[in-house]
Amino acid sequence: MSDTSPRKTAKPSSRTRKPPEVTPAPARQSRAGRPRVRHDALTDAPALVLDGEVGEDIIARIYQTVFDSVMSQRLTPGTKLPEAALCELFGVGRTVVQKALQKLAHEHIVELRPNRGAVVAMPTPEETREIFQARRALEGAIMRLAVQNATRADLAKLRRQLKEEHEVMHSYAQTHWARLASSFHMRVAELSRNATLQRYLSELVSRCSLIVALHEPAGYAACEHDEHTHIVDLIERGDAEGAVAAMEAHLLSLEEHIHLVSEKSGNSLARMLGME
Amino acid sequence: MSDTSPRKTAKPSSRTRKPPEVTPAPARQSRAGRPRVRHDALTDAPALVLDGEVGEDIIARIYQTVFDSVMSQRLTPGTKLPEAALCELFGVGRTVVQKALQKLAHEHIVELRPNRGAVVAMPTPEETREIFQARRALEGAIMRLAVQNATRADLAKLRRQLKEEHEVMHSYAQTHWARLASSFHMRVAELSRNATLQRYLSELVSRCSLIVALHEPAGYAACEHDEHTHIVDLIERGDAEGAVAAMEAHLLSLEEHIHLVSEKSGNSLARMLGME
DNA sequence: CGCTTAATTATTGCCGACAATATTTATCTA
DNA sequence: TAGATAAATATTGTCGGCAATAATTAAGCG
Repeated sequence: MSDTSPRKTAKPSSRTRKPPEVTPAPARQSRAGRPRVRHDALTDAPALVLDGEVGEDIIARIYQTVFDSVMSQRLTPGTKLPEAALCELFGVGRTVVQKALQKLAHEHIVELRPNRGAVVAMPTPEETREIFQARRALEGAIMRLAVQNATRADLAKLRRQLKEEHEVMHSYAQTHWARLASSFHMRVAELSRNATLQRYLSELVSRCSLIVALHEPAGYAACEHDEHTHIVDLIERGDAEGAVAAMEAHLLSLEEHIHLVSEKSGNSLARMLGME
Repeated sequence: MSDTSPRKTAKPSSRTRKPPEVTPAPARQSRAGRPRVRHDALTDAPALVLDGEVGEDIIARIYQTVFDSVMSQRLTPGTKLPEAALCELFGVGRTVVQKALQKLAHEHIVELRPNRGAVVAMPTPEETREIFQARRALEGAIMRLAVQNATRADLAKLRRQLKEEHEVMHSYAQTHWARLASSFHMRVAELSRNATLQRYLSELVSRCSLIVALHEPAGYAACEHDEHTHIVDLIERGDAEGAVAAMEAHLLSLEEHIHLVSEKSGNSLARMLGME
């Protein structure tokens, strides 16, 4: 029954039945009717351990499922996320779903409107500009630390991963590209050895991917392999300022590309105005 | 079974059983028994508007109360925050308290341990180092934007506020110093005109204040007026790199001071090991 | 026929209750 | 008495239910 075909948001013209644009990536449905096991049952049921483990992790699993769906453009900005639907899909109560949504809201992946529920975030043009600016600034600061801390082994590993990902990129669907291209940036951030800065950057990278999804429904993503390689070269050379500048240029071109696409096809603008 | 009003968490005269070291800064107790007003009552009751507004804002108020208490060292790191106590203090159910705690946890002001409740965060030495490093990196990046964007009016206002705060500092209790000293950094961040970066810095500044509270129970805080003035001078001169360097030195000295105090009095170390 | 207004439905906010886990206290044994 | 074990207590995790608000449909009117 349920296929994974991309479900587009209903056109505003269709006044007939507002189809619940829910169906937020069922992925793997967790055991439909929870067996409501007692605590004595989990001692010897390895199969249930997976389900028992969710006790605290089910929240993380809902979070991750929605997050991944947004990143791979199965959930597009503006899509409503009703609590009841998520409860059914994951077989949990609303408390759990609310906690997952609140975590997503904290990271600005979804927007929580009082009394009106959650929707996938739709950054405005001003927010877009601000997010990219913040990312440039933060990634520059991280780069300085990365250049300072990177070892030879780090760079070798980075090059290896870069090459792998580049090859994988050409064999997978475009919907995975964004995630792969983003991984390079997060790997560079790992070199900073600072989990806090990595967390901030992770949020910004996610939001940038969301913005890309908002403006490029086709799923196009430029191949940035050469620019990435160049940045690694500069890191290896110890040229911090050069690497910072290269990274900034790289990010500026990405943002510029977004704006160009946005202007070329007023489609996204129409969606932004006519949504809801 | 239609009576839904009277039986409530009425005036709890049962303060006889006050178990643990709770008392999380009652501050101003929200109206004891919530009047359970209808929406028609808030139209002409300015006093109640505050209470009627709580529908969604009570969460923010709990958040703010706990936050302020931590910043002013009335709540010290490691203090437990039981849900029941907060429910009594604010006259709300656990759902609301949990949401407030989750928000605080997301910003690392409190730590949420599964099945064990919330405590005011206690950064480890490694986390302390990481937080300060992140703050230096971020504040440097913000400084570059601030220098780029600051107008003459901005700087005049900044100097005025700096002077005011310096004067106020000497007339208020030391517990307010941290908040005042932090305000300068946030005002500089405002010049970047980037709300996202301001939000990140706000979190880091809060965590730094928490760390200070952890290491300096006496509430000592150095007077940083001169260094702040010097930084404003550099901004006004358009010397971005100089301002960045000055800010970094300023923050490094702050961290160094923490470490010195921490070593001098093993008191905090003992507290860290023997807590709980 | 389109627009405003009223009734209906759907969804969220909040709370109390119960179950699961952690913590404390009591009891027992060496 | 000290340590370990078991009962008792306290605290958190999750759920379903009710009330309040929003969204949708129906009715009324120009």
